[in-house]
Amino acid sequence: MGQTRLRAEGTSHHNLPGLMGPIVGMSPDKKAETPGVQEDRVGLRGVCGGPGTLPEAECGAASPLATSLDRGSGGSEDEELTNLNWLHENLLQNFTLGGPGEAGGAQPSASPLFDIEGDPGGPQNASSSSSSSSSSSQRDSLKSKPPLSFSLLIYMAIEQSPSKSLPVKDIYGWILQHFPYFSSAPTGWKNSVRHNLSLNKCFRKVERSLGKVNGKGSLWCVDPEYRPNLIQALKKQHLPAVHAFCTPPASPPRASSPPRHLFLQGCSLKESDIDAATAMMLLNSAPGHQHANPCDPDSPLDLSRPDSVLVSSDPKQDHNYSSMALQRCSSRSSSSSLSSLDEGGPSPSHARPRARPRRAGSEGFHSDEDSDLGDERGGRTHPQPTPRRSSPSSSSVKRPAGKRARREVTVKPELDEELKEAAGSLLHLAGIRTSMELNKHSAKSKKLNRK
DNA sequence: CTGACGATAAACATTC
DNA sequence: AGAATGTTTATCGTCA
Repeated sequence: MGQTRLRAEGTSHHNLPGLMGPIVGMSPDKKAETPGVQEDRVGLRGVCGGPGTLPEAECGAASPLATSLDRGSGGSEDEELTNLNWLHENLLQNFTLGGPGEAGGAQPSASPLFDIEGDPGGPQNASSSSSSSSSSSQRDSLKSKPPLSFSLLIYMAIEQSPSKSLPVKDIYGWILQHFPYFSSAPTGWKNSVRHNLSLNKCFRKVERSLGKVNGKGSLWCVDPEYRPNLIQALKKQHLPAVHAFCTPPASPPRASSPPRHLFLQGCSLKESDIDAATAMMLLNSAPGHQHANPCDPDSPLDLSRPDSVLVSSDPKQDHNYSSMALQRCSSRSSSSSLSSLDEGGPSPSHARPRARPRRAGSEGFHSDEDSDLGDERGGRTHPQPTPRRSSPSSSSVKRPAGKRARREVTVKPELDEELKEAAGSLLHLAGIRTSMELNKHSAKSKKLNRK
């Protein structure tokens, strides 16, 4: 069996990842998967609840997102929205989207973001203010492939959920909801999502016995051990992106790219936003928040208790995206940082029952466990045991020796530092600019340049 | 050129 | 039985 289904999924040949626009040619019809999910979750549903969702779902957020999505029908050719477009739009919108949810409930309709941008108007204004000419391309961006790896998308989806865990279905939903591109893309992406979940050590599967009614499959959460890594990756990914935006990339985004002023404007905004977003996550990952993490052994998630699951209600939490071009460099650089962060980190292998002989490949944040699992398989056809380019030595270290429970509590210096930055970012978001932040930015710039 | 990494495809197994 | 899930293997494209 599977035959037919698979066939349907696999029709597309390799398209340039990330660059290609939606392959609409592919008949979505065959994809049994997409439609269902899609319908289900339009409007934030995916994250908020619904059949397969957790009780947690308190989202609510009537999503401004919905609107944004809707208006994304356009579709001119100019595909390739530049990263900036994409980021600009999605980021802004997502930030706004917050949710009425809880958190202070009164999430100012006009997120701080807009203040920063000097446009209190809201998403609409924000984008329109950027440049009318870019509006069409922005719409396109909604249909373009997100410049983030699946790992990060998944991460964001999970992190955004109140319980910090989601079933694949909801992950699909979140992605569809935030990235309409996938609704028209060949269903292969779902396969990719699953593939990532399975392969990426950053994600862990948790049985959803409690609270969860029926439902196939389990919930997936971010492995606390790797969260810092993800955050780091995300963060790093963003910064360079900002840079790129500020400094006209050499090979960039072609002519259709938005007006330069947009970039510049985004510069001040982006970085801070991004940092802020990251900060949210950082904060979430802070000790205080971890208790809610279903993956955290120390804090078993009780899905039946909403309050227990609710970790961060801050609507603005994630939703930060970055540019793809930088993705690579970031992921790469992140790998180094990841490893460092990871260091001493427990190895998921313990937590994960299944032996995951992951190849180094698709999972960006694997810290090389390969070595630990013994490489019994030595790796398939792929020759090398994947010596992580970044810290070969540290890589082998990764495997923590013990149970994963431990460590998350102790915030490493780096994290601590990040938390500080995060705080700064938050202040910034609140409209309070600190000198430290300024310094931070310049420092980061330097850092990045060095890389 | 090579290695790392991410994406995608595909086959297959398991569970609901 | 069929669909959703989950796992694993393989290949390709991009980038440093």
